[in-house]
Amino acid sequence: MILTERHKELIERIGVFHEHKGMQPLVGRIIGLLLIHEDGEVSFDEIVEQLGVSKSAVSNALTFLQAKDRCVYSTRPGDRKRYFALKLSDWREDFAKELENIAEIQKFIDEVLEVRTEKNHEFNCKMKDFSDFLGFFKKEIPALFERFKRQQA
Amino acid sequence: MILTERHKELIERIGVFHEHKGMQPLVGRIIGLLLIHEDGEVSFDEIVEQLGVSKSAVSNALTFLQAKDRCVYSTRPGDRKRYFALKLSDWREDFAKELENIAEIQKFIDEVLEVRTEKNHEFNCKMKDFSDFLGFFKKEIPALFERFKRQQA
DNA sequence: TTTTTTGTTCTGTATTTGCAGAACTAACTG
DNA sequence: CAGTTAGTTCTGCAAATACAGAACAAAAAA
Repeated sequence: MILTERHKELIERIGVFHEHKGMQPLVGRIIGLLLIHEDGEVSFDEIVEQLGVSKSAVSNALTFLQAKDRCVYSTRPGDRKRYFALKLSDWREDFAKELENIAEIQKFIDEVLEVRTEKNHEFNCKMKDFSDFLGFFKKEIPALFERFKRQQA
Repeated sequence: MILTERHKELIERIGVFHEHKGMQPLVGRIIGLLLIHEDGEVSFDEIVEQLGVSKSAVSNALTFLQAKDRCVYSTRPGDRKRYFALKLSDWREDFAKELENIAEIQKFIDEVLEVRTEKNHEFNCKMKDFSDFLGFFKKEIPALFERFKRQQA
């Protein structure tokens, strides 16, 4: 597949987006390439060529993506190459995990509330309020997916 | 205020949590200290002393937190010190922003769908499905806060 | 006016990151 | 067997990060 300038520019922007989420630059670009590539599956050395980076960097990035369960590879009979693809089918679980993750702060808020004195009552109330919301939010996550399913049908 | 070992350890853990979100180490510790400190407001030099770091590092970290609108300072008559506090009252807006931010990926998904061929139809369908969910999710955010409000009363 | 207080900005540096390139491994090929 | 293919691991380095310490600024205090 030949990438146009538009493709390349979009890959870069997807890369930067993922960098902001804490990933290393190349990991974000690989996600971009795997999203954009018409086959959905891209061989190791096509990643090397399309992105113009070293084999070692690609190897490490793919190891990371597989460890994070965002990526898998398949092989083909009579072909030793590995074809890498995003686990796009898992987007529901992935997104749910992200939501749960941002609600993780609740644990800390609750621990903080345990050690705080009543010296600043208003501050404590706001924290309690926030914690209550986070608890509510976590419970709402499954219902959210169900509502989407129903609304879709 | 004298910090116990438990306080200090909790501050460190809150710091690491925020590091994972992409903040620099000291910024996360300062958030921890401001959460834990019984006054809710902490002076510049108390931050320096409690965390055992340099004035320059604290100055930069507080500038960052204020730029991100996570922190404000107030002053007291006859006292030149600045007392820094988290903008805890804004937790609703902050959390809503975080939710919208993780749904930002939809823009990229849609751009990708525009440039993709129909060569891998299944892949495209999964992406479309994910995009639809993200659109649904964004619309649901305000309702989520409303349901919390009602459920609380 | 000089000194002190309260922070900011500048300069340097140890550490970490992110990658390249080379050496290496494992499996297949001729 | 030697050579090729496909990818991994090791070594090193350039750049970025995160902070310390010193110099600096502004305002109040002496």
